[in-house]
Amino acid sequence: MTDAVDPPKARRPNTRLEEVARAAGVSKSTVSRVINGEPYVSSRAREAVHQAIGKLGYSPNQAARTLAGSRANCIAMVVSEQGSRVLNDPFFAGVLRGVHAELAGKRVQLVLMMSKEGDEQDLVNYLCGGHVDGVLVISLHGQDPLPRTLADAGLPTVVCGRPLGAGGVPYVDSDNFNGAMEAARYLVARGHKRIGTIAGPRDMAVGMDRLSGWKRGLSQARVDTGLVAYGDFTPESGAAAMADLLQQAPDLDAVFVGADIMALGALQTLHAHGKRVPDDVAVVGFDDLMIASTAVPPLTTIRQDVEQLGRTMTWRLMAELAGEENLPPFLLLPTAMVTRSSA
Amino acid sequence: MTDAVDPPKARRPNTRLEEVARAAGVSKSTVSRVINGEPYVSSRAREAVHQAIGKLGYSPNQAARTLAGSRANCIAMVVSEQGSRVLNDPFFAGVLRGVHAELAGKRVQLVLMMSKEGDEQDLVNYLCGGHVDGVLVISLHGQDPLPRTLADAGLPTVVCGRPLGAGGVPYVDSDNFNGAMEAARYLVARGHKRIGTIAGPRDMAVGMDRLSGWKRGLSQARVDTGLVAYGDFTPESGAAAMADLLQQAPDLDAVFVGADIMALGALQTLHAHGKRVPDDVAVVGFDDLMIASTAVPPLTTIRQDVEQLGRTMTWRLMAELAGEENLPPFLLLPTAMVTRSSA
DNA sequence: CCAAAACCTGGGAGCGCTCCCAGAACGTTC
DNA sequence: GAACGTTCTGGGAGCGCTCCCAGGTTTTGG
Repeated sequence: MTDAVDPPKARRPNTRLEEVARAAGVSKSTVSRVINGEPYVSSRAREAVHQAIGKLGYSPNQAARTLAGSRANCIAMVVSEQGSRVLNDPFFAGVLRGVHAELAGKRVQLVLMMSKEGDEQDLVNYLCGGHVDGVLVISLHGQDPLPRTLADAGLPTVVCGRPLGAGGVPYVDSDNFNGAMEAARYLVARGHKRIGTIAGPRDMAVGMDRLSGWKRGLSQARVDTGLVAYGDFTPESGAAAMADLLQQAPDLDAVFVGADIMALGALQTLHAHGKRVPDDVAVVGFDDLMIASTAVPPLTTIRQDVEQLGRTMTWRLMAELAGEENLPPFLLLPTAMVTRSSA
Repeated sequence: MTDAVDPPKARRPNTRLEEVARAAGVSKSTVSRVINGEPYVSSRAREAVHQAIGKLGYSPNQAARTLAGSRANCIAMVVSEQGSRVLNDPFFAGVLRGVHAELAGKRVQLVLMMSKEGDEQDLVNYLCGGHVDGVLVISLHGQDPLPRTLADAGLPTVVCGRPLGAGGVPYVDSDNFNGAMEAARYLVARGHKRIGTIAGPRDMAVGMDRLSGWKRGLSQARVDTGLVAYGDFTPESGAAAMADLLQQAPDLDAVFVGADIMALGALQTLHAHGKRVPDDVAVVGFDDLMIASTAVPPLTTIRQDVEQLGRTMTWRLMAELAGEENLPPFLLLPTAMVTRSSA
């Protein structure tokens, strides 16, 4: 479809608020009120302004708005560089999509920043310098001081995933504990007796929460929780951890892997050892990435809604910016079990 | 320093240019010159200014710079919404990482926008409204008029992937043609006789270029190029296309899949039909996503460097913004064959 | 019927920076 | 020493908007 977006307007002569005012036969102030949806504007004036805006293709100059007003109309999404490597990419893209979906219609821009080694001070200066109204932090290695610093500086901040070192900073996370517990219970209910787990790094809350949930699920059923190996959210580490587990307990008959991406590696190791999945060893993952359904065999896993994670973070931040009070200090999103063939 | 009670959520006591000037004992103008690296500043003054900046933790107000100056110090990355669904996420994240890497150290912000259905005019108004100095477009469905519109409006624009409907707009792409040709030649060299392909959608250059390259590779070796099925860059479509191919030619002994993500689906179908890979049917993918190495069996594929794609786009845009002339109208990045077990 | 309250409107002072211009301080050359 | 660069410096006029204030017009209430 060749949907014609309007004729290109010359770039230099930018229509200004004043021209809209003249065209609509009102004052600058009134135009400003209309644009900002303020009350106390007659419907006649409002109508005239809207028409003028449409005709002139007016788009307010953000820089001027920011400078004159007290808001930047802009929020930042900060991703730690380690994060961008460690974190599996689909996660990031999903969150981003959610953030954008939630921002739709709001006149708020999203600027993206990645913290770099040694750059932290610049980043903090920038963020606290009034260029943004709030920050969404996607921080992964647990003890990142950034959220704390920003929050202490009075900048509204929401973190993605429970921060280990920033108590008191609002965060949004999937309910990793209960999700993992459900996985454990499922395996127990299916009659598995010797159940191991491949957990994420000890310095990430997501890894620890899933480990805790798994332990709780097993111990409630009086199943041994000693069979633990660790990975770092890469397929390779998953493969190595699986080998480790197999050595610890050759009679292992099920494994809960704290991330699909590691489960892929685990599947390879299992295959290499001649173990059939799920007949010899059942496998349950976590995340429900696209690849979970195309794994061989398709992976039973705990789904987390990453897009919803992004949406919720944004909602929480925008609510705070709107001055809402008594907002929840954290939000946990439910997970859901997705049963395929691997367990 | 008056240590009065700092009222919460009071206006940010932002250090301004003027304060730096006072602290350094020079004028605003001189501080501005130092910040912008202009000549005609004595080293004594420059030194004093740098010290003052460091001591006060000064960070220039971008809004004011934009408003006063002619540049926005900001570039936009526009992703079409369809794109965010169609395009596999790792691709997007990789490009983004490259963009950021290339921007490091430059005082340029990156704002992210997604075009939404019906939103096009707003988007164009915003982008052409002087809020950004240039645009990186990640557009997927071929005939997107956006790049053309932006370029016609005089806004420096670089597109990711050869645009079908925007001749003349600078773009950066992987060398899909030669990559696919290499895959075809490889299969021929390995003695395969009956070679099919699963191509991407006909309205995307990436799909067509890979198809063309494959055809060229086969026809040079006088192998039949009639065995073609189409998918849409999802695993499901890959699985369906593979089934189609198998029906067309039960004696097929190799297939080039125009995207790893579709290859995953193809692998499933092959498995379901009892075909061994690579013994019965060899499979070569394209992209070399992380999942290629964890597929069963690990996928032989053509690697494209998505991060480099992002870097190159950004470099091209920044060069244009810097006023460089006679820049190449397009840039093709080389691909590389990665041999694993599937072929 | 008049005062108070609720609505609507326009004027104008900045927000913090860049950039132009005028001029000072220093050579250099005839 | 006059006449010119060349290097450096400060002053000040905006950039396009928001927000405060003062003043008009209507509605409400006693």
